[in-house]
Amino acid sequence: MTHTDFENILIGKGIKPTANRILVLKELMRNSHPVNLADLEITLAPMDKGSIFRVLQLFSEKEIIHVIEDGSRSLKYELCTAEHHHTATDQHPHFFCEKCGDLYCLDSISLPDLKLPEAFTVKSINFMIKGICPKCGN
Amino acid sequence: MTHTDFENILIGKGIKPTANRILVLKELMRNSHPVNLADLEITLAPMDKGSIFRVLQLFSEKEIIHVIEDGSRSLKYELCTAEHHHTATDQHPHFFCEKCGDLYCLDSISLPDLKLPEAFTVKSINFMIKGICPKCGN
DNA sequence: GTTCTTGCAAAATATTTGCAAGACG
DNA sequence: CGTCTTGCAAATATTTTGCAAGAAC
Repeated sequence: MTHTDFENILIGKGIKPTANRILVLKELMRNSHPVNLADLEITLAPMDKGSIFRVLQLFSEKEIIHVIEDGSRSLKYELCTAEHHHTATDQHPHFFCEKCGDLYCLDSISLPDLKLPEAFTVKSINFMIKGICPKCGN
Repeated sequence: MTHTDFENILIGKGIKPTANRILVLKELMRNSHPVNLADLEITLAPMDKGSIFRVLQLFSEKEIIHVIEDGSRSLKYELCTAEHHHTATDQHPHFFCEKCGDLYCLDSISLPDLKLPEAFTVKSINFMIKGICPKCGN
């Protein structure tokens, strides 16, 4: 992917492609796993934590990332899949290991098609399964 | 329910029924909604926040309550249904309104029956749907 | 008396914001 | 210029723990 590709992704979602935003986007793409703010603070050093936070906030509003609450104390961020880029529909369950803290993306399991009363507007879905992962089990 | 009933619920789950624990249990039963620590701190005053926290921690370990992460900044606690008292199976989705902050229990919608690889041990499930509720919508 | 529980106070962890300087156009 | 973005520092919001006193057995 060229620099212009990254810019275009952002522009396509109505986000002005500043240097910081491109760096955050690249870093999120580099990670196959959801990452938290502290992770990004390290890998994106010396970028400022507050700035990273605001970029993530913007990305979340513009729906190019999911915000995942796995019950660890920190929020995790994950890019939406390239094709959909839509928070409410493009989602999969996650498995959080209570022992090692790893977060697994259960990509192969699709979310059920929920029927909520019409008056509810769905913006995002968080389906978190917790327990012990294969590495830690037995 | 008599005082003894509350005691027996706790004893039945291997929890020594101290005064504080009975009070917390009663308060959780009184609430049809999930509540957070700050809520409990008020309704259970003058009980100490740290003590409430430790009771909730114990209840969670013994699986008589669910811990719900709705993306508000605070954890919410909800009693498992009286019949099951088991975290992994006795669960329902929740809807969190991003505008008013209310948390709805979608009791009528059952959780899908997920098939995880056997090596994963499921301890609890958090299914959170977020968006705008009927009160705030339109 | 030994162990468990509680209250108080403070630590720890994350998230979020205020503000002034700088970049952009 | 005027607006948007960034870095730095600090405020917030919760959760979590240390410790000594008290209760339970």
